[in-house]
Amino acid sequence: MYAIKKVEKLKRIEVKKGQILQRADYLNKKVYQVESGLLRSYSIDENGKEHIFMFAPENWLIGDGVPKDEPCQLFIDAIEDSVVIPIERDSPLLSDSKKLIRRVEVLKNRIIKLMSASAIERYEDFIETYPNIAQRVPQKMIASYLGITPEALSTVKRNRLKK
Amino acid sequence: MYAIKKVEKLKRIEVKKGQILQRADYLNKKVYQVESGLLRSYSIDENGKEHIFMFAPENWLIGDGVPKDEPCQLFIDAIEDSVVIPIERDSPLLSDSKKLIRRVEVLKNRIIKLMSASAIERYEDFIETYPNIAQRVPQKMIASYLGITPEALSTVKRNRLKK
DNA sequence: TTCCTTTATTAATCTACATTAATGCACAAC
DNA sequence: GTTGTGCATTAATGTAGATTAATAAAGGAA
Repeated sequence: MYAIKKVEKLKRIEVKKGQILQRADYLNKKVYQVESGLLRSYSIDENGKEHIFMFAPENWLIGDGVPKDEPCQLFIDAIEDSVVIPIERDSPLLSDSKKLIRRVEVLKNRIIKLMSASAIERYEDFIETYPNIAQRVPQKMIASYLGITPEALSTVKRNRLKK
Repeated sequence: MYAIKKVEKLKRIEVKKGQILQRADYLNKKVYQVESGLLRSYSIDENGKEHIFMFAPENWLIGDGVPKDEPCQLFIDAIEDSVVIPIERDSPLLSDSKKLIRRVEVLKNRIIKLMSASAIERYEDFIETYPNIAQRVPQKMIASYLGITPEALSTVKRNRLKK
């Protein structure tokens, strides 16, 4: 079986905390299956501000969605020491349409919430949906994922306690 | 071939402007290939406000991303008189992973822009990326897609001209 | 340990966008 | 024709969250 042959060839690489796996504006024909640890992908806007697109803990897949001959839009780096398996973008391992449909679903929810929910609501939704991740990343990264500043997140949490 | 047999069975349905094809909270095992016309999908938040998730002109596919046994999250209706082809969610016609990857890419860009760009920038990006759609929908729907109010879009456009 | 850099919090001020409300316009129903 | 009914625009006011800045705590490197 083709898929099995591929699997046999896969090899792990270690990524130290802070190490960058992918840079925006560069080509990268790979995506990464996370074996252990935690990574993030993010964009940097024209003001130099980071916006976290997603977190990837164990068993998640992280990479850029661009056609494989175009430069990446996202940076990827490790939030914790991690082990990942690089996979070629055109690998049949990635043609699992069920997983892709689920990913579309997740992104859809994120868009709807960005448009219709306040920062507080998005924060509560995040820690409820990803409690495991919320405990492992610094506040400023949660803020970056939510689309607000760390200062705003601080006051959001404070106001939440007052109730 | 299975896929061909399926194609033979497909039938068109006409959808009048304003007609609703799908309601949130109801089951719907279908998605819709647009033959002609223009449709939109949108959510309605707890304050009754609509948030347009996507527009679908000719040759686009529109539907909900949820697993097919779960109730939908989105409403779908026709902005213009349209003709669509209903397709079962589990049809092999939808297992085209290239198309799915492209959709992930589009959603990724939308999220990044929602997080990092101002209303003006998102507006300019929208009319540049979808000039054809921008001409066919009322301002308030563009505003709803951008995540702002029609009033804010009005002032955005006015300020744009001043420059 | 000390020093240094990063992170979290708080407060004061600022601004983009929301809300509310009023006006004019287009278009469909009668 | 007249009377809606919905849409676009403008202006006045309100507010969520950004910005700036100061402080304190936490973690890393030497």
